[in-house]
Amino acid sequence: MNIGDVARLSGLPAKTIRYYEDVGLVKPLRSTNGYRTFRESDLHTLAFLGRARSLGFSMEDCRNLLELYSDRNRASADVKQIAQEHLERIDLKIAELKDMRSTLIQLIRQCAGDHRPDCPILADLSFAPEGKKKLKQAG
Amino acid sequence: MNIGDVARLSGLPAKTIRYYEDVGLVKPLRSTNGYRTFRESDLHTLAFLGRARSLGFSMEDCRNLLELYSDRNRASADVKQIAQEHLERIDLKIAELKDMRSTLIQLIRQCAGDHRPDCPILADLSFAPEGKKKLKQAG
DNA sequence: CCTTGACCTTCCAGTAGGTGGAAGCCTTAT
DNA sequence: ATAAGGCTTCCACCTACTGGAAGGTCAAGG
Repeated sequence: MNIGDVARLSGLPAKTIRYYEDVGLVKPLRSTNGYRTFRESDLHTLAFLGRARSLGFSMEDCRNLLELYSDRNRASADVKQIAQEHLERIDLKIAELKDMRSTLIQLIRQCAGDHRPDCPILADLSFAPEGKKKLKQAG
Repeated sequence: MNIGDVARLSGLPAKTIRYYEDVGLVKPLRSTNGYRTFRESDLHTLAFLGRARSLGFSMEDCRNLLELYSDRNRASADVKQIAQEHLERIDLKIAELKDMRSTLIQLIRQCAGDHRPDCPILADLSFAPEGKKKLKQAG
C-alpha cells in the first residue's frame, strides 16, 4: 500500500502519516522508487494511533501504549496507569475550562451588548484586583 | 519601571512580557541604556492581558479586546461578541473532553490493571471499527 | 578601582502536533 | 508526448510561550 491508500483507510492525512514516520511511530518499508510501502501491520499501527489521539493521548503516551501493545509480557496495570494519568489531565483541563466558562457567562450576562461603550467585560479585564482572583479561584 | 518590576506587579514572566512586546501587544519606551521602561499604562495593559489570557482568550482576541478597550466609541456589542464566540469554543472543547473522558472511564473500569497482559484499553485502541468512528465524529 | 551579583539586552532553539506549499520525480492513460 | 495525479523532500508557519547562551549595565562593598 502507498501512503494515499493508508491515508484513506486510516482516516489520517498523508502529511500526518509522514510526520508519524518522522518521529518514529510508524516504520513503513520503501520500494525501489522511493515510495513508502505500508504493510497491514503499519495500517494497524496508524489506526491505533488515530484512535489513541482521538482520545486525547499525547504522542508520548501513544509511543508507550504502542510499546505495551507489542509487548506480550505487558501488565495491564501499566496500560491502565497511562490511561488513568491521562484521565486526570483531562479532568484538570475540564475544571479549568469550567472555571473560565462560569466567569465568562457572568460577564456576558452583565454586558448589555448594544451600541454604548460601557462594558462590564472590559471593566473586569482592565481591573482584576486580588479579591477577584480569589473569588475566581474559589468559584 | 524596568521589566522586573512589571513582571512582579503583573505576575507575568519577564520573558512573556518581552514576547508581548515582540508581537506588538505592549509598547514600552526605552531608556538610554537600552532597558525597557514601562509606564503605568503599560502595566495596566499587561494586567489586562494577563487577565484575558487567564480567561482563555487567544492572543488575537486579546489584540481585539485591547483595541476595543482603547476605543471610546466602541459598542459593547463588539466586546460581547468576542466573549460569546470564545465561550462557544470553550463549550466545544469541554464537550470534546467530556466525550474522551466518558470513553476513558469505561475503558479504565473494564481493565483489571494487574500483572496479566489482557487489556480492554489496548483492545479498543487496536480495533476501532467504523461504528466507533462514527460515534467519534458525531461527538 | 575592581569585583560580585543582580539586573537587563538580544538572539537562537525548542516545545506539541501537525499543516501548507514549493520543486521535482514516478506512473499511468491517452 | 503530455497531462494528471500521486509521490518525494525540505522549509516555513501555527500558538504562546520557555530556556539558555553571550554579553552589557548598575549599585554595593572592599
